[in-house]
Amino acid sequence: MTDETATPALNFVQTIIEHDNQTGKFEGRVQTRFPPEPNGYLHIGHAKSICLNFGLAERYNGQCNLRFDDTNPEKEDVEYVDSIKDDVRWLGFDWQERLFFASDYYEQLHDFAVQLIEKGKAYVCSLSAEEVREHRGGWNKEGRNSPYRERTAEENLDLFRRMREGEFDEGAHTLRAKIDMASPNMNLRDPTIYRIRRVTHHRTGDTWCIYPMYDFAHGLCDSLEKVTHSICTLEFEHHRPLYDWFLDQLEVYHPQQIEFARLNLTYTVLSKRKLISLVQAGHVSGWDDPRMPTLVGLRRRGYTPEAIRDFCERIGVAKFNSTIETTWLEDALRQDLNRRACRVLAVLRPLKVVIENYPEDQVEQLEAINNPEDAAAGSRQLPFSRELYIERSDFMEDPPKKYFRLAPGREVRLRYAYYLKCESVVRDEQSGEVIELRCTYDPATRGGSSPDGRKVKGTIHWVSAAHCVPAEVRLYDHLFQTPDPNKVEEGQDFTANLNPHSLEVLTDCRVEPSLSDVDPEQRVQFERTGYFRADPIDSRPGKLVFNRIVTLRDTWAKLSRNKAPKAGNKSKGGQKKQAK
RNA sequence: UACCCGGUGGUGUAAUUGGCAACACUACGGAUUUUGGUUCCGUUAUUCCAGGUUCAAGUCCUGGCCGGGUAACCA
Repeated sequence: MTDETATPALNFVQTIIEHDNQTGKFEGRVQTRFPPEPNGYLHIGHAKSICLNFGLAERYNGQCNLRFDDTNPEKEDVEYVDSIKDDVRWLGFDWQERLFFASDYYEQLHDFAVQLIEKGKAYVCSLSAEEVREHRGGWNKEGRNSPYRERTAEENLDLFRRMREGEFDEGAHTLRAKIDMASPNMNLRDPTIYRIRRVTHHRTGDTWCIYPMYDFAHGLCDSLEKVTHSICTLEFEHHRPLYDWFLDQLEVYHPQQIEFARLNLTYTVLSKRKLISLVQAGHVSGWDDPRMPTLVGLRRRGYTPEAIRDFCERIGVAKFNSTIETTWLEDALRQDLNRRACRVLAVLRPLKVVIENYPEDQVEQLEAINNPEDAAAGSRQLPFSRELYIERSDFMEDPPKKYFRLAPGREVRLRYAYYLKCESVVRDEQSGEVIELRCTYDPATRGGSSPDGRKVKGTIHWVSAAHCVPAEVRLYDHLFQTPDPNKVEEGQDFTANLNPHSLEVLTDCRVEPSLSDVDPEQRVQFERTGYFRADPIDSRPGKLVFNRIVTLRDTWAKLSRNKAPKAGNKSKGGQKKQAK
């Protein structure tokens, strides 16, 4: 069990926990919780929080609860509860029997509210929402006390009882904490703790018409669950005094709230509101569109839970508001799949090759290694014949320097097969476009090396025309074309930065026969191209559809892109380098 | 405008809590390679600024600058 030899380098939350464990603050216990509101789909930012909370529990032999913060029935729904549970499970975390809902505690929360009233720390306010806002004041304007602030405990108790019993209309009254209308912290200016909402709750139905507010409910739920470290994002920092206030006034078990910076990623958006608008405006096909940063989207795209967890581990946890480059996510995926994915040959943009000196009816089976990173993955047979398809981009009539692939008169190696030489090209009579290559092979090079030891720099992939299987391939790119989609010109919104090429569908691809019944759960590497998986929804035997999860690193593409502006002066404006 | 929180290479996170600024990713250069993949090697910082305390400051103090957050009967 010596996986980590060097100093583990604790993040600041771990530092706090270890300190607490040393001082015995929570008797060495670690109890966390992941508290989503069931009003939307989880995204990669939530994954950071999930990994943090469950990860901490795991690391310190504690427990992490899954608790739905369902205190606002207007926005919440079981649909979201189910998808969130599914996502957390998919990521690989287990809350065992500890699935909770804030609504499980409604009765207890109500009793806490009653106690607060009895202690003279809460009152029923009959101001309208607008009046409350007006009374609250502003940043440099003190608030004014509500005229209802001094109601007696008896009166408040009676009113609150009648609120619960449904005697009043929505908005007629609220229960407010009695704190300090002059506080520089707006959250302490007599915050609302209960409001009347005549809405059916997805779990409690119509048994309640008053619902607790987040600030009141959250800390008390944490307390009831004996949470030790209540981890939330930075924007709740100003809520901590209020979190502490309720716990102190009620003299109950007191967890510690700790805030961390939420995740930001380049080339995407992670706000629930923006994600919803992308779905509603039809910019994506749905929450599970493979370009979406949602967990369902990443999952459909083909990201593995292992890669996402590794990513969350690598980005660390801090209080500094940072933006992580998406390449980190891609890199985590590449690292995972390089190790695990079987290699296959697939041609995305086919160009026909006829090997003139190869016997007309001959078919050979050639051995191909499944995964050079994993000997246990074994090998398979690839059918080879006179007519093949190769990648269009692997042939150029007039190749630039350092192009190692096929060109008239040049020789390349066909992976696992033979050396192939291009003798001539066949053109479409109308367009002049190259539609076929006439080639010859060297029978002495079977397996890919020559007895005379001559060097062939390039190796290209191929499929046998008679044996390959047609497929559709969906190439995904960043949803946005700018690193920070929120940066827009006056009068525009973030959708102005959408990448028009974020999805390219190729309908005429050819893949090797072993893929004809591929399991969508299996990720494969199309050699020299990228990592792919069959789309779990649209793909089926006979009509294969593959999603590109991520490309392979492509130094040639990078090379030709960087050299282009210098060498050829007819490049179109060049890729603008990212501004600093 | 008030309050709160932050500021370490292109990016993110460290720094034994006052002791020679480290690790990872990217970028660039090179080696290996039957994937232009993988792997390996190399290159990039007066720690936001200015003062102060100290033998010694990224760490402590003072002032400034910059960034983020906050005024829902949302979470």
